[in-house]
Order: sequence, then C-alpha cells, then structure tokens
Amino acid sequence: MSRYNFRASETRWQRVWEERGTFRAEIDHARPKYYVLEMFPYPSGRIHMGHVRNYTLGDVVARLKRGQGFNVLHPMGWDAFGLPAEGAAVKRGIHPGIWTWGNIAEMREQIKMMGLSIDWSREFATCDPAYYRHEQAMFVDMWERGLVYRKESWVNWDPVDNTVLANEQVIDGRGWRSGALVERRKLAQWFFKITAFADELLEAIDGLERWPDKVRLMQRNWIGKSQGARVRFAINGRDDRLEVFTTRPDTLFGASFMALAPDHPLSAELAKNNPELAAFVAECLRGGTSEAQLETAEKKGFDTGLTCRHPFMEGVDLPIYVANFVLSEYGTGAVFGCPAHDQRDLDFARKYGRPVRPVVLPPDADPAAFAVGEEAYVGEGRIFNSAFLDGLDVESAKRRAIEELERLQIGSGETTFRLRDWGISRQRYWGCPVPMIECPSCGTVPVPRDQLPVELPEDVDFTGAGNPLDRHPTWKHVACPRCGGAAERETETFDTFVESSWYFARFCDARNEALPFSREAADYWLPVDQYIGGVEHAVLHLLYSRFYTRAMSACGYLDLAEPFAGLFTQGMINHLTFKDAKGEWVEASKVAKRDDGQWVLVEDGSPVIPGRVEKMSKSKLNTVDPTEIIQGYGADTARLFMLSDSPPDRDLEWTDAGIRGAWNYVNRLWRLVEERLEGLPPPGTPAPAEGLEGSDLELKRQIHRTIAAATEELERFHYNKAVALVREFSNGIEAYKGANGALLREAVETLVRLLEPMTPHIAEELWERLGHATLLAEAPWPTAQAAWLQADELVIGVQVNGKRRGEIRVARDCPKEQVEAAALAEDNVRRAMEGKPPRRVIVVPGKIVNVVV
RNA sequence: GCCCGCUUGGCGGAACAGGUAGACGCAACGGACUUAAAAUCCGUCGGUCGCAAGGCCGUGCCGGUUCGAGUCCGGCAGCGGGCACCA
Repeated sequence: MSRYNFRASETRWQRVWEERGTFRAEIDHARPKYYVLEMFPYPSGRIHMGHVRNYTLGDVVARLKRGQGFNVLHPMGWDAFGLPAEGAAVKRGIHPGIWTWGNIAEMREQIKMMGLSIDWSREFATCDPAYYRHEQAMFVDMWERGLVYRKESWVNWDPVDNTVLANEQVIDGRGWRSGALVERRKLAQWFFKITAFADELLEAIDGLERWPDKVRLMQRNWIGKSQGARVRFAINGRDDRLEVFTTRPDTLFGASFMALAPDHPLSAELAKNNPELAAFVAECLRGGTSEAQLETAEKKGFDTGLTCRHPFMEGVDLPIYVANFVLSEYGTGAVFGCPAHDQRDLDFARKYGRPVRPVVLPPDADPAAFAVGEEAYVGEGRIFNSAFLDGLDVESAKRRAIEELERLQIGSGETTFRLRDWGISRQRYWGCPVPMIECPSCGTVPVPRDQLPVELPEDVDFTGAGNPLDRHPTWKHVACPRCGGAAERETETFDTFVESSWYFARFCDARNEALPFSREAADYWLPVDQYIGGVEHAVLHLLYSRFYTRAMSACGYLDLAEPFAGLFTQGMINHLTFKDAKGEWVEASKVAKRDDGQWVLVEDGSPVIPGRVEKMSKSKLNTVDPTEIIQGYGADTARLFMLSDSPPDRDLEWTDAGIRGAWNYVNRLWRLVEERLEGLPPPGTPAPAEGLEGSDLELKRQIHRTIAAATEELERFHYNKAVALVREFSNGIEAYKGANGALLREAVETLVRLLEPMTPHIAEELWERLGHATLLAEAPWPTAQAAWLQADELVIGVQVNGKRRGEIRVARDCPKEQVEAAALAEDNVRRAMEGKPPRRVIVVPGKIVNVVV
C-alpha cells in the first residue's frame, strides 16, 4: 500500500485545475451566480497565517457553492499602493514599484501553493495604471457631481518629514517616524462627501442581515447620529449670534455658561485684541489630540468677558468662555453648558464657580430637596424649574422646547452626525495621483478624460522627507487643459482606502480597458455574496466601500447601494510567546519542549520562559511561516488545521500538536480509502437503497445524516463542527465490518466529496484512485435522502425530579403512554422513586421523560 | 467613562429554539506490535466515594423562574474588543 505523497499530489492537481480552467468564471445567466471574496492582500512580500486562514475560509465557501451548482466568482488581486513600499525605497534604495511587483510575484507563488479555487485570469494590482486610471476617471465624475470637494481643514503636520500624518500615525503627540512634535495645521485637502450619505448609510445597516451584529453596531456608532436642536443665542453688545448644537434642548433652563472651541471663529476674533486669550488658544491648539492626553486633560476655560442672553429667561445672561474641551469639528463648535445634567459641564462649572441649576427631577425625588453633588444627573425624569416645560418628561420637553425655539425664530430641530467627510489627500508618492490641475486663471480643472491616467513619474528620489511628487523638477508643471496657460498638477495622491473601495467591482470585469467595469458584468456579479476578512476593517474599509458603491451608482456605473450582501469576520491567529532569561523575546519557531516539560532553545538547549498566547506578530517573534508548514505537511494539512477545532470567527491558537493532528488525519484518510479499494465495485455502481439491516443500515444512515449535517454546518460557517462530523463519519466507516461493497463505495465517495472544500488535493487524488475519470472539483455536491435521516429506535433519558436516573430504548413513533410505562418500569428509575407514586410524568417525545414524585 | 462580546474537563471546543453536559480532536496514561524508535492498532480519560452496581458534586460567582437551566431573568466578578471631552 502506498503512502500519500502530498508534494506530488498537490502540484499535480494544482496544474490540472489550472490547465482545465476549472475555476474560470464567465457570465452565465442559466445558473445562479455566487461571488465569494476575501479581503485582498497588501503585497508585503510574504504571506502570513492570517492570509492562510482567510483564503481557506473563502475557498471552502467557493468550492461548496460550486458543488451546489452556483456559477462561482472567486478572484484574487493586490492592494498594492501604500507606505511600506516608500519605506523600502528610503531604506534600501529600491523603487516602490519594483519592490511591490517583486513582492506580488513572490506572494502569488505562495498563495498558489494553497490550492485555492481562484480565477487567476482576473488578477490585478491597484498600483497598475490600468487600474487606477479608472479610479481617476471616477474621481472626476464624482467631482462633477459634487461628491468630491476641496477645503481647508486641520491636519496633523509633521514639521520634520514635511507631511500630513493620519491620526494613527501620531503617537503621544509626536510623529511616529520623525519623533517631532506634531503640529495642527490648516491645509487644503480633497474630500469625499461621505456625509451626504450619512443617513442612508445608517438606515441601510438594518438591511445588512448577513453581517455580524458587532460590525453593524460599530458602524452605527461611527456614523453617530444625534438628534437635537440648533439654538442661536443673542450676544450682548453685538449684532451676531452664537450658534450652538445640543441634544438636550429640554435642559435649556439649566444653562449656566457658554463655551467656544479654541478655533471657533469668534475665539479667533477675540484673541486678536486679547493677548492672554491668544496665548490660551495657542496652548489648546498645541495640545496633542492623542487619546491619552485627552483623557487626562483638565477642563480649562478662558472667560471672554462677553455674555449671551438666555433665549427663554428674561434678564438672565450667560458668560461666554473659550474652553479646551469643545471640538470645532463637531456640531457648531460651540455649546451651552448645563452643569446639572452633563458631567463635563458640571466639572467645568465647579471649577469656575458657575451655578448648578437642576431642571430634570428624578422619579420620586423631592423637588425642594433635590440637588446635584459631584455627579450630574443624566437619567429620565420630570422637568422642573423650567417655566413652560415644567411637568413634561424629557422627550416631550425636547419637542416642546424646539417648538418654542422655532416660534421665536431662534432655533430649530437638527440632526448631527459624528461621521466626517473622508479626507483622501496624502502627501506621498506611492499612491494614485489626484487627477486635478490648479490653474491661476481657471481655478481647479480636472485632467481631461482622454489624458488619463495621470501616471506616477518613475524618476524620483526618495529621501523620506516631504512629498517626492512635489519635489519632482518637471512633473507638476503642465499647461492648463482649459486655457493652455501655465498651471500646476495636484501633487497629492489618494488615501489607499480609495483603491480598496471598488476593487470588488473591478474583479467583475478586470480586463476592461474602456471602463472600470461594464454595467453588464456589475449587474450580473454584484453584490459580493460572501465577503470574508478581519474585523479590523469593520469601520474604515467596510464603510468607505459602502459609500463608494453609492457614489458609483450616482455616477451611473452601476445600480447598487450595498456592495457586500454577506460579511464574515474571522478571528486572529495567536501563538505562544517566549522570552529568555534576560526578558528578551525569543523566536517561537526556534523553541521546543523537552520531555521534562521545560521549554528550551533548540540550538543550544538554553531554557526559555513561555509567556502569554498572543496575536502572531513580528515584534513578538511568534510568527510561523505558512510556506514552511505547507512544504513540510502540505496545503491540505494546513487548511484542515485552520478549519478544525476553533470556530472561524474566534481566535485560533497555533500549536504544533494541532498541525500534527491534521497531518495524522490526512494520512489516516488515505489509508482508509486505500485499504478498502479492492473490495469496491466499479464507479457508477448504484448505491443500495433497500433491504439494509444491522451495520449496513447503520452505515447507510450515517452517510445521509453526515451529508445533511455537514452541509448545514458548512453553510453556517461552523467549519469546526463540519470537520468533527466528517471525522465521526470516518470513524464510522472504519468500524464498518459488513461486506456490502456498493454501500462501502457510497460511504467512501461521500466522505471524499464532503472533504473536497477543506482538503481539495487529497480528495481529488482519492477520487481518482476510486476510479473516476472526471474531476471531483467539478462533481455535484451530494444530497441527503430523507428516508435515511431518522433511526427507528431512540434512546431516551429518564429523570426523576430532574436528575437523570436511567435510559430507555423506544421506537421512534412510540405512543406517549408506552414511553411513560417503559420509563416507570426501568430499574434505576424505580429505585430512585423509592416506592413513591409518580405525582406527575412529563414526556417530551423523542427527548426525555421526567418523573416527579 | 460609555457601548458590545465572552467565561463549559489538562487544552481547543460540542450541546439547533430550556430537555441525556463534555460530540470531535489535542494532550496524558495503560496495553499490543517492534531489537529500538517512529508510525499504527486496542483501551482509559470532569472531580470524588465505592470491589461493583451505583451515589454525590460539577458549565466564573450569588440569587430567581421552571417538572427540568450551560441555555431564560436579576445582580456581581474576571477577561477581551470598540468608541471616547461628540454637546
């Protein structure tokens, strides 16, 4: 008997699938389509275990759906723009493009080792002008439709590197690379008008039924809709008014001060003639925006000396402060403070001696005695101390207050969102150039479509500081497309999230030169039926894509609101970490456990200390290289390990024992089939369908029960349970001692067929060994026959007073009375009843009997 | 601080919608085969008492609902994640 040679088998079947074009997808209106997509990789150079898990999960879906008769689209490509390429250019003097394309070539080979059922003919990289030219064209379309605009906005500016930093790149107020103190600067930036869809993006979340609740909730919070009112306060001694947004118009009678953001226009105006205020404003603006700083920052205010009139209370004036806790970007950049019912306002009021006037009375509180101490009251209650609002509950009072504001024409109901427009300008080289030209006489002019793409110049030097495109001697100098005069090209590039916001649509028609994709292809393939990736993209990428799809629809490229009908977020891969005696991280792959349980460094036997199980990361030296695993054990083993044990949405702990467990099963499967080949009738022999009894009947039932249950678990992403079912089925086949060859063939073929989505190579190999001339990857998925799904005898537990005391065997359709009688007659049950008569007997058909004495 | 999720053997995890807790696997232990090792095969495997039959305890902790709770309800603790001067 031969031993399974995974190396030969895996390369062979990968070649066969490729040569036959087994996984090529074409539009076919005769079949239902199914689009499976995993979040495409950034070409860093090596695949990691997270990729292996991600693509294994996707491949199970793709192969299952293909078996079930769907026309499956399962593509792969490269999210190829990004900062690491520029980092490599600075560090090693390689052009970002060369570095990126080299990495793609390597990673493609690594991914291909996994034996995924991918249509490689649709592969593309987003750094290819053939891709980003369409992005530029769409950008111009969106600009023309008002979905793109340019405006001054505050950014994190690194004064050493001369570049904008994303919030994530500011660590403790300093640039992540230069270490320089980050400044807040106002800069003209390009924006996508995502807020135009804020309400729609929020409402549509309800319809994303096949998305995880967690992600839907995170998006809801991110969009952050608040309903309230805009109130215009009259300023004493001035003609203009101070506009404020509040979600609590019901507490207006509790107002005791006003607060402006440091960069509010009024703050700036007043600071001009007030050096002290100017210094205060500067101090606030300098303060970092990092979370830690905000958390510890003390509430500080500066009294401007100005006052507002209370909108409802004659003769009551409210002092106007500039305060460090007010955000200029949210609402109107100004607030009214109601200390009794807002903790932050209370802290401020206590510090600056402002009155605290409660206006919401908690249920059962005494209006005469109720006072606010160190904690603001934010709960429900009745309004008091509030003239015409007195006696109303909070919600009614909000409505009533808004009515009054509208009647007096000093305010109105308003909805605000936390969501901001998406700033996409990056002062970087390795990204898609913004296809715009600034002309001194014509203003902003888009690059004409026939001149697209605006390609990146090749001859660029990388020093790491500033924007190479801006420093390029000639690239930005162009003639204005409108007037022909001297003009300047935009030297910024897009945020790389723009590329990933529409790549799923490009896969539908990846070779299209004239268009990003044809309407026909998009209409046929989209939306993505099943999208799979890490939860770290729950907000950014998944929200941007939802916006971008709507924007593409607005421009007529397709007619679709939601790009991803189903979303699955996989867990991370964790691994044990190790440190040496000095407390330095030790590479987990160079460590082994001695027989006495001590962990040691393999090369010199020196002891190491195992630490926590943590997410695989380079810094903790606990990564495992997937290619080494695939070369050592085979892709099927690696895939099976990814699917066994841990549910796919939970974190998976990498263990050597686990990979050996998968390896052992692959080999056991091989033996299982090989040892039985001789006794099998030729392929195509009809499966026995009647007259079965004993172990034959048992096996027949297990075949169909396993088909039914495994299919269901596979469809529900319960891959660990599907693996368990299949293993149980293997155990069943191994235990079968009968001689029915046709039945055994049915069992073995079913086993192999069920395993194909998980371990496709060995399944394909065994399918051939079983005498088939056609490919398993093209074979239909088996159907469970209802007749074999139920046993005719059941084992039922019997409880006495809720404690399990025994069990009885009864026929499936045994009437209740007989079940009851059998239960009461059971020895152990009678003993537990201690001769007492049953007071009550509960019979749950097919499940349990409970005798109450 | 606010919001969400999780907590079951030595370990990963099963238990569909309240109905036999611990499927399947890993590890461990005992045995067979073998000169030996690996591989393979057979068996044991929540704790505890018992020769056994079987008993008692057991799903983070406290309480409740129910004939019956890992599952539902209330409270608490621990762990993980998201958001965070958002007015």
